[in-house]
Amino acid sequence: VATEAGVSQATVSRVVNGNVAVSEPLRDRVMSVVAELGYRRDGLARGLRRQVNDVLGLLVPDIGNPFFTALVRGAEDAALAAGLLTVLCNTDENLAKERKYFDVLLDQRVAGAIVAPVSDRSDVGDLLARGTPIVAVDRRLNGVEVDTVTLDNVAGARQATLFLHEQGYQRVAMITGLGRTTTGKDRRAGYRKAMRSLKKPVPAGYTVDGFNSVEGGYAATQKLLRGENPPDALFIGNNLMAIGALQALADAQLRPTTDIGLLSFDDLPWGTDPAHVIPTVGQPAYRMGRVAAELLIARIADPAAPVKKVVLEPELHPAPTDG
Amino acid sequence: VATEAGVSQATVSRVVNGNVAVSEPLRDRVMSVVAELGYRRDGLARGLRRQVNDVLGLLVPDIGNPFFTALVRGAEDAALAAGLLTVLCNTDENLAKERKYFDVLLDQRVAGAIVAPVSDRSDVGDLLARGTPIVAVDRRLNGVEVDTVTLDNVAGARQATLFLHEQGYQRVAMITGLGRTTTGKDRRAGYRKAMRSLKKPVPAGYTVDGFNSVEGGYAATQKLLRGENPPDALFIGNNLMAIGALQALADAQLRPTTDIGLLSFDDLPWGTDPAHVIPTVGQPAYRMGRVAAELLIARIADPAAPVKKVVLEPELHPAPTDG
DNA sequence: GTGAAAGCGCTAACAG
DNA sequence: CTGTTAGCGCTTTCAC
Repeated sequence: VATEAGVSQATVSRVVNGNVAVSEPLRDRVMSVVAELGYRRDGLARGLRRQVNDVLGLLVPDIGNPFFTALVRGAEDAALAAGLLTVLCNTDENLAKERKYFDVLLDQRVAGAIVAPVSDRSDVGDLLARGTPIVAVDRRLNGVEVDTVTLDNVAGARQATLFLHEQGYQRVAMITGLGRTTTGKDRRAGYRKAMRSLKKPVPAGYTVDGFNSVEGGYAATQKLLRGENPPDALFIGNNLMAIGALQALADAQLRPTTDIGLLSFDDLPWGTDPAHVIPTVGQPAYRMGRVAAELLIARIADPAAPVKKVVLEPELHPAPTDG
Repeated sequence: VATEAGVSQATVSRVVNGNVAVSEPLRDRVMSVVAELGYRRDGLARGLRRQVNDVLGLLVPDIGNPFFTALVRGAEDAALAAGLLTVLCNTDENLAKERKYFDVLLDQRVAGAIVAPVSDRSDVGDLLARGTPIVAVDRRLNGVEVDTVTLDNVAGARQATLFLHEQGYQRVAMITGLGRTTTGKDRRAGYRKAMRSLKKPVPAGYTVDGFNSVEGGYAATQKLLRGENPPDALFIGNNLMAIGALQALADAQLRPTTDIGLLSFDDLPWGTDPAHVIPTVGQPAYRMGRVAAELLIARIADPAAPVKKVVLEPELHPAPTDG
């Protein structure tokens, strides 16, 4: 330690951390030696001693999905503002990978984790047992009481379905997302709820799984179009599947809105050309990330505080009326 | 430590790490106690003792760019296969943010870092001084000798420009990327080189900066179209700018290829509808990430090995001839 | 093969 | 305000 060049050792710690008062002259001396020797505090030793590391884990199921990248940015910004580093882990909708990253985070004694779980039954028991605070984001965790920030997916899906109906479409089908996530379940529930309130039956085959992917959305759309009772409108469970659906429609020479009603959860990423603008249920992704980080930071500060569940409201974005 | 329930302490370490021989009965006993007590090795203490952590840093300038997400996946997969965790840091093309993450990685004593630097002059001196191995990916670092994996951007840009010329376009302009990166510089150099070999002058205003962003590409395209000598073809320096350009063309009622030649570096992300398929210079992003991680792992194993520079070849993807 | 002991670099508790 | 002391949990000589 740089004590050699100055005075003590604990003093250096105090200077570097700046939380305990140190006299002017001493501080200056230490500072200059620190600068001269290019000393850097060892984060590992620090973490070992303090039993926590100033690092947050952030687990997202698909780093390629713009919704999650926006969420990541929000969480990162909030964490950085609080002096915490965010390590990003891409679980790839893969339970095994998620578990592996949980282990790593545990090993590294992160201060806490924000997780958009691969499944509503993802096992966060180890984290909780160790006292590592976690907050669920976008998707809820069942069976455990943790801070959560989600969107009201049921309401969003309901509004979406009703909107399509108001536009005059009579046979609205849905392409659903992953059934093991609460978002997938909730959006389907919202769709069914809307159909029920409209006194419309949901024909068999009118909810097709698109697996949250572009390819899945493409395949699901084809399946629906080729069914014996093709729908005249599609409510699509997320942005990636919507892109797949748009491609499938283009292949089938069908124009969105004009030939077939379309509405997607999540705003579509850039790249969708203006001719393909469709109405969406927008989510405040960046804000979800921010709020999640803030919740986590608060939880770290006060582990005993009551659990908070923040539910944000979806925003229906009707497509610009052509003209 | 779980010694209480068994025998010693060093032995537990030996069992858990499994690199030193331990007798059968002892090992079994230790294992069962470990399982029973739910013991977890503390990564921090381990790292402190060994002076390195089994963690790789991965710094990318834009997590929202599909090129980098593919690269990230490649690096992650290779690292995971070698038992290393990857922490992903989003530098946002921001030098200050990059520097901050360098600091953090240093503090956390990562085993090494893969970096797509914000600038070819990004200061990695601290990392190097500490002996932390780094490999530059996608973009080179000038002034330091480090392992590097890049694409031959000059060749790619040259091919692209020549291709447009072969297609019959006479006035090829370029939308360039960030000038502080080697990719930005090299691609512009390739364009100029091609123009020279074609004995074509590059009119003033024929290289416009698009700042690697969708918005920048949009603005640059408008500027070019509104100039006094509008080009009949655009070579665009990256995928995001190409998306912006496509939007600008759509707004101007110009059809790609038919009305104006278009060619983009990087394959375009999903979301581009089939009518907008344009030729591209493809990059093996996933492979770049893989190779970078492999290089880093090799470097960690042998810090004294000669520096390696891997240059991958671009692939020209002509658009499917319509029909 | 196994145990005992030392120490990685830091912070926190306690004296002075 | 500052120095001394004691460990955080692990790996690693060094004996046995």
